[in-house]
Amino acid sequence: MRKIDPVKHEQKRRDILEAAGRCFAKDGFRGASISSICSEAKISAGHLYHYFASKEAIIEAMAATGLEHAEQRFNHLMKSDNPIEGLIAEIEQANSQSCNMQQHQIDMRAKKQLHVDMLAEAGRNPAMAEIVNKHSAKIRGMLATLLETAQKRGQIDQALDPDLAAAILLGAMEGVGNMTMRDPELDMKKKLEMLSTLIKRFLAPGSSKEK
Amino acid sequence: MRKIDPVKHEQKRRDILEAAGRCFAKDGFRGASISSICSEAKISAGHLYHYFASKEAIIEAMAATGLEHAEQRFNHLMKSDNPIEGLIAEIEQANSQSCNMQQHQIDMRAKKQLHVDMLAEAGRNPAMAEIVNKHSAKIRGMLATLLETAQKRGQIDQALDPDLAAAILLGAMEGVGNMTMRDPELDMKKKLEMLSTLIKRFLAPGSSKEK
Amino acid sequence: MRKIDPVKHEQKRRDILEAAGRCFAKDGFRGASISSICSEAKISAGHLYHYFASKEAIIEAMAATGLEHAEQRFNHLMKSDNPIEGLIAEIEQANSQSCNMQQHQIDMRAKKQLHVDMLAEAGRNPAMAEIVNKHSAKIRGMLATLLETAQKRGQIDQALDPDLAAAILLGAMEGVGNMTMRDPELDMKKKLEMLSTLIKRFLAPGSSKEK
Amino acid sequence: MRKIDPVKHEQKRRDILEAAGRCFAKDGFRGASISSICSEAKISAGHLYHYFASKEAIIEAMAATGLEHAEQRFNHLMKSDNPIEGLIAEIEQANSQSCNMQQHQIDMRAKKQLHVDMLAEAGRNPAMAEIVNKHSAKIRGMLATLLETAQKRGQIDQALDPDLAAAILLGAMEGVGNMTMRDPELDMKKKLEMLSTLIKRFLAPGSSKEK
DNA sequence: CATGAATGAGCATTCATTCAT
DNA sequence: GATGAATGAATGCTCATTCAT
Repeated sequence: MRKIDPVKHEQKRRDILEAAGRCFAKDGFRGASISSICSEAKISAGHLYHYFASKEAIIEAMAATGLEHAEQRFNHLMKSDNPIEGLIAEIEQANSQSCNMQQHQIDMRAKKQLHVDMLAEAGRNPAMAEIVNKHSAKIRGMLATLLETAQKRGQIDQALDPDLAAAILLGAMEGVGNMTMRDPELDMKKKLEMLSTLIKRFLAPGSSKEK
Repeated sequence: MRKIDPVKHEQKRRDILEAAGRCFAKDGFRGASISSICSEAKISAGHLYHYFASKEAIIEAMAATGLEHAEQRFNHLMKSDNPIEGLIAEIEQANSQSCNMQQHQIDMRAKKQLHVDMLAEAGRNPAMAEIVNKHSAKIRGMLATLLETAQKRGQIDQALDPDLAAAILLGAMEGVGNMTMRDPELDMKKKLEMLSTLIKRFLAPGSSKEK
Repeated sequence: MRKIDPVKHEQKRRDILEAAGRCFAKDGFRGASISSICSEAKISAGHLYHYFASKEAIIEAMAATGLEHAEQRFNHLMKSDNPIEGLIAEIEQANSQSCNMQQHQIDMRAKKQLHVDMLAEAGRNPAMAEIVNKHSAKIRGMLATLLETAQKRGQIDQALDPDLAAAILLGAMEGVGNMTMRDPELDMKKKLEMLSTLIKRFLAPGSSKEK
Repeated sequence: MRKIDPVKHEQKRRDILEAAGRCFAKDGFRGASISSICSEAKISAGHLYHYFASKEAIIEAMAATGLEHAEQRFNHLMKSDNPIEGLIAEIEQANSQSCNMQQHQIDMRAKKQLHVDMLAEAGRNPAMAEIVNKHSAKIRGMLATLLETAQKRGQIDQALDPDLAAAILLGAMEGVGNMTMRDPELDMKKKLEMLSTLIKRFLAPGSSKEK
C-alpha cells in the first residue's frame, strides 16, 4: 500500500510552477498555452491536471508563493526597530540590484510584466480577478499592520488611517514600479530615491499639522 | 478603372478604428475578435483586410489614436490655472462619478481597463511598447514643465528634480487608479482624499528641509 | 456587393443536418463528435459553426424539422371529419410499413433511438432539457387542440381534460414505441392494433359514465 | 505465495458496483468517470482494473444487478391481492412522494433517469441491449400471467391477448413516467389519476363489446 | 469594392487506461 | 494487492486569415 509521497508531489508541483513561470514570463498568461507549459515541464498535457485544477490555479499557486515571500519579509521587518525605514531600504535594494546581476533584473522585469498581465486578465476573467483581489487584500493588510505599528511608536503620522494609507501606498509603489518599465531614460537609482522621498514625506510624523 | 479614393479610404479606416475601440474597450485587445469588430463597423470579415493587414495592425493604429486623445486631455489640463488640483480632480472624476451617470462610470472603467491592457500588451509587443513609451514620455515632459513652473513660483518644493518627480508622480497616480479597480472594500472618496494628501505632501514647499 | 444567398445557405444547413442525422443515428448525441459530423458533411470543423452555434443547436434544428412535419400532419388531420380516427390510422401506418421498406424501418428505429438519447441527455444537460421540453410541450399542445375539437364534435369522451389527456396519451404512445424497440418476439402489427385499442378505449365517448 | 481469496474478491467487486451505481445514478453512464467511481469506492484509479476490465464491463455488471432489484420489486407487487391497483399505486408513489421526503424524490428521479440512460445505452451497446431486453421480457411475462389470471376471474376484458396487452401496458406506463419528467406545467397528481383512468378503461371487462 | 464561405490550427480540459513501484 | 503518476488522444469550440465570386 504505497501511499502518496508528499515530498515528490510537492517537488513536481514546484517543477511545473517554475516551468509555468518561464512560459508566462515569455508569453503572458493568455499567451502561454497549457501545452507549452507541459512541454517546458516535460509532462503530458493531461498530467498537469493532477497537480493543478486549471490554468488559473497555476497562477494562483504562483501568487501564493509570492505571498509567502512577502510574509517572510514582512515578519522580518516587523521585528526591526523601524519597519518603515526597513521597508524603504528594501524597495531601494530590490530594484537597484540591476547593476551587478543581469539575470535578476530580467526576472524582476518578467515578474512585473506578469503582474500587469494578471491585472489585465482580471478585468475580463472573474477567476483571475478573485486571485488578484485576494492577493492585493492580503498584502494591503500586512502593510496596514506595519503602518499601525509604526504609528504606535510615533515613527509616522498618527492621523493617517492605516488601511487607506496602505492602499494608497501600495498603489503608488506598484504604479512607480510599472512606470520604471517604460521610461528607460531616467536613472533607476534616482527614481527609487525619489520614490523613497515620496513615501517618507507622505508618512512623516507631524505631516498632518501642515495639512 | 475606378481608382481608390484616398479620402474615402482614410475615412473608412477611421470608422473601423472607432468600432475597434468600442470592442477593445469591452473585451480587451485579445478578447475582441475580428468578427466582432467587423460587426460593430458593419463591414464583412474579409473586407477589413483591405484596410488593415492584421489584427496587430489595428491594435497599433488604435493605440496611437487612443493615446492622442488622452494626451490632448492632459495637455488641456496642464494649461488650466491650477493643474495639480486639476489633476487630482480629474482622478476623482474618473473614479467617483457614480452618483449621476452610471453609463459614464462603466465607460471610465472600460477606459482604465484598456489602459492596463495596453500596458500588458506593450510587454510583448514592441510596436505597442513604443507607442506607450512615447506617450508616457510626452505626458511626463508636460508634467515636468509644469512642476518647474510651479517651482519658480515657489508653489512647490524647489529641491525636487522636475523630471524625476514627474515620473514618480505619474506612476503613483496611475498605480492608485489601478488599485481602486480592485479593492472595493474601502471608500472611494476617502481613497481619493488620501491620494490628494500624498501628492500635496510630496510636493509641499519646504519639505526638503525635514529630510 | 454580393449579398448572402439564403437558398444556398439553407441548403448547406440541410446538408449538415442530414450528415449530423447520420452520425447521431450511428453513435448517439454524445457519441457523435462535431468532427465526425464535419467529416460526414465534408466541411471543416470550424465552418460548422457558421451554420450552428453549438452541438445542441444542431439537435434543436433537427427537432424543429420534426416539429414542422408534425404540424403538417396535424393540420391535415384537423381538416378531416374524424381526426382521432386519422391519428390512429397514421400510427398504424407509420409503424407497420416495415414489411415493404427496409430502409424506412431502419430510419424509424434510428429516429426513436435518437429520441431516447435526447431524453437521456436532457437529464444531465440543461440545454438539451430545454429543447426536449419545448418540443414536448408543442406536440402536446397540438394533440390537446385535436382532442378538444373531437370533444366538441362528440367523437370522444367530453369529460377528459384535453391537456392532461394529451400528456398521458403522448407518454403512452412514446412508451409503447420505445417498448417495441426491445421486444422483437411479438408481432409489430398486433402491437399497433393493441395500442390503437388502448387509445380508442381511453377516449371513447361515454367512458366516463362507467367510472 | 498468497493466492487470491475469491470471496474477498467478489465482495470487493460488489462494493465497487455499489459505488458505481451511486455515480451512475448521479451522472449517468457516460457522465460518471472512472475516477469518480474509484473515489466513491475508496480505491485507487488503477486498482479498479483488477476487478473490471473496462468501464463497459462495469456498466454491464451494474445493469444486471440493478435490474434484478427492479424485477424483485415488481415480482413482489404481482403477488399482492390487487396487483393492478398496486401497480398504479407504485407509479403514484414513485412520482408524488414529494410531500414528506425530498431526498427520496431525488433518488426516484435519479433512478428513472438511470433507466432512460440504460435504454439509450442499449441502443448502441449490445450487451446492455440484451440485459434490458431480458429484463423487459421477464417483467412482461409476469404481467401477462397476472392479466391471464384476472381474465379467468372475470376482472378484466377477456378478449385481450395477455402478452400483447402486457407489452402495451408496460410501454404506456413507462412512457407516462418519462413524460412526467419533462412537463412540469401539469399537476402530477392529476396526471396519475389520468393514467389510472387509462389503464382501467383499457382493461375494463366488457370493453371489447363496444368495438 | 465587398461579401461571406471556408479553413485549420489552436485552445483548455477530460478521461479511460497503463505501468513502475 | 494496491498505489497514484503518467499518458495521449479526444472533446466542443474559437478565431485570424484567405479566397472565389
